[in-house]
Amino acid sequence: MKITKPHYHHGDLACACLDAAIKRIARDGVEKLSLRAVARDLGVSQTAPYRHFNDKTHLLTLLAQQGFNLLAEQTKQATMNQQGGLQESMMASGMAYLNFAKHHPEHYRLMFGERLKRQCDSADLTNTSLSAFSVILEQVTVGVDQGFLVQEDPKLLARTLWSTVHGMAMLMIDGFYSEYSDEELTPFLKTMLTHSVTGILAKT
Amino acid sequence: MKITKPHYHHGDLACACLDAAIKRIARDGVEKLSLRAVARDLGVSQTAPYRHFNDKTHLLTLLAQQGFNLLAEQTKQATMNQQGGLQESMMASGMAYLNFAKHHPEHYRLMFGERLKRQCDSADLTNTSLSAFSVILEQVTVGVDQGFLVQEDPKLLARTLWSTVHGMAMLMIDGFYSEYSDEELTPFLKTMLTHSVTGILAKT
DNA sequence: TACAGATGTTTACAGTGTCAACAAATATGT
DNA sequence: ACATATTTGTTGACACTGTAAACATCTGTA
Repeated sequence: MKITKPHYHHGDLACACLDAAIKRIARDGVEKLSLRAVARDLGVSQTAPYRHFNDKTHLLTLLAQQGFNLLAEQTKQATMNQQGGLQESMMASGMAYLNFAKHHPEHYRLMFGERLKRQCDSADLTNTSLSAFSVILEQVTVGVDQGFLVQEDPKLLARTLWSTVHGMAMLMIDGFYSEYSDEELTPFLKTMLTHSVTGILAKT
Repeated sequence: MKITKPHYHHGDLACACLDAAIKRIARDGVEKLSLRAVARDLGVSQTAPYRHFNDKTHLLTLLAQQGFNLLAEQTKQATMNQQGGLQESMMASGMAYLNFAKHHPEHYRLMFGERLKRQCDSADLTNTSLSAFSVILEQVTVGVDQGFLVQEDPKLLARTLWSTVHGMAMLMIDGFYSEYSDEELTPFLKTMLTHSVTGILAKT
């Protein structure tokens, strides 16, 4: 966001490309994104972005990483702001996760999109995504240690939860919950999430 | 699959296109599919497919519908072949669902892919996908009626399960469970699924 | 047999990702 | 300070894509 010189050099083209790209994606979806359009948005030649990104997949990978970092941040934040017990904290981070997906549907889809699974050096991306996953994992680990949750491999339990939340996020984005109004949606998601958490509570 | 005349007319180009396309998708993913490549595979001019499909999205929509029908069939079949109680039958259909995703990962991804959500007259597609969902819904409805499951809106419970299974399918496809060998994977999925079902059992 | 509709082909256009060769701006070492 | 190396941007090109328009051929029916 620093516009200093209207000259030959742009100043921070890499960042500007990422910003412009994510805006286009939010509007039109990932599929329709073209690097040339991004370049046009920035008033720069069509091959200029290639000085900063190896190819289109590279740019998308960076956007996905940004997304995972933001997601991790927001879910972690939600647990910190939470005074209640572990169950409340798990619910809070789950809802924060779903909230992210709700507000950035196309970004979320990009993060799990097919292109990146096939093409990018996915090691980096996988690591970043695991950092988002680790928020859940930490909570579950505590829960198992405290005997609050079922005595089982925390990783498995965390993955179970993650699957549910991810599935809910995807189906929501895909419009399968569209019969719910905005106010109805949150309680609906909360109820579903509660049932999932219930499944891994320690049996008394 | 009927090859009769090596002449001007192909015989059943529409079907042949669908077959060729799904093969390519299984190999290279949806993103890389081009109609022109399909036409080349079939030794036909690049615009010939347009006599049978309005556009690329149309072809993909039909493939997605095929996928949903196949999925519905296989999950239903799994419940029919199942002698045990409701819980066993729910597990069986869930595992059949995951099995479909495992064996047809790219097809599954296509079914929930972004392109179709944005572009096609998705009414038809949504209906087809709901027929796959209805397999779960029926089981859950019975379970609620029998008092075997939590007394709550069956649709909500079914959606909770569907979210979990869908999330598991997606994460599996995306390689997040790749540390498990083929033999380990099934028990792992079964355990996760069990936890999810547990969450909606009637509290005794 | 003539004709109508279905099915394929040729040609063409605009858009894309990306490469190679070149040019301008900036940074760096003396 | 200036010459040079590096970074950054531009121009032009290529191969590929989806798809529209005009034309050709086949096939079933009156």
